[in-house]
Amino acid sequence: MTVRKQKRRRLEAKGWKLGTTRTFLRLTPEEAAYVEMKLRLASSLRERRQRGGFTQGDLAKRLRSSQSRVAKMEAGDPSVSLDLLFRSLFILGASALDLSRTIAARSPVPAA
Amino acid sequence: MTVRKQKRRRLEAKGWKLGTTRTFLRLTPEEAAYVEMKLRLASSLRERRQRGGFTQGDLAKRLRSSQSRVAKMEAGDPSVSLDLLFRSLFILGASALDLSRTIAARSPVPAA
DNA sequence: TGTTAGTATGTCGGATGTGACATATCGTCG
DNA sequence: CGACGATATGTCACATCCGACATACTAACA
Repeated sequence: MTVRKQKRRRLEAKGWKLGTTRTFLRLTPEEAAYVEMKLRLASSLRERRQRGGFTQGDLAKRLRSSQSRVAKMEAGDPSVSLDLLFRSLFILGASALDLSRTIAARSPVPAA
Repeated sequence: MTVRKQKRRRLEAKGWKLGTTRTFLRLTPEEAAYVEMKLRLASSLRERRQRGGFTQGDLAKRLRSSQSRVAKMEAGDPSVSLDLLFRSLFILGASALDLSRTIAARSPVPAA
């Protein structure tokens, strides 16, 4: 599981995105769904932050976190939890409905 | 923060539900949104499990977790992460669309 | 009443996520 | 080219979450 995790990290970092995920890494359907959701939230976060004209550092401050954490979040790094992702989105003003849309959206990642 | 956490746990355990959350505990809007979402996922999980005719033990086995963790999840215990909650729902067969609906739904907690 | 199945609650050692920091990379000015 | 602001990447000590276990509670039986 930890080997697979490394693999996932590398591939994600390289820009492999939704839809392809499942086929390359050997994930169960549940794992795939989980990863895809995480990636959607991640890009949704970046979009929201940029749209608001913030730097990663700015957001980090609001979050009482650090720039590097924010970078990892947006990269979909396996070391970040959904909790942190959701918290961040809420802090950026996302509503439950916004998140709902993000989660439900189809592959080529939608708005936030 | 740890005092507040204790408080939250106690109140949640006692059955305080959505909508009231914000007023009783002193939560920021973001915190409130986060907690409410968690509670929705929690009751959604219970509903799905029961609908499928599983015991907490059954689900725990599928999750490679334990009955007590599942109980805590369904109780919305602060010690459980969104990650675990989402994973569990996926394992119970929830789709992204299902979760999307759960998250967006209004107070008196909806289906899964 | 006792027994059983299911659920709830508390605790604990070990696993994993965390903020912080250093440092590297990138883009865009001059 | 160098300098700067923003972002990426790696590491680490510390906090939090985890499964596991013990145990208590509850409801439905006989």
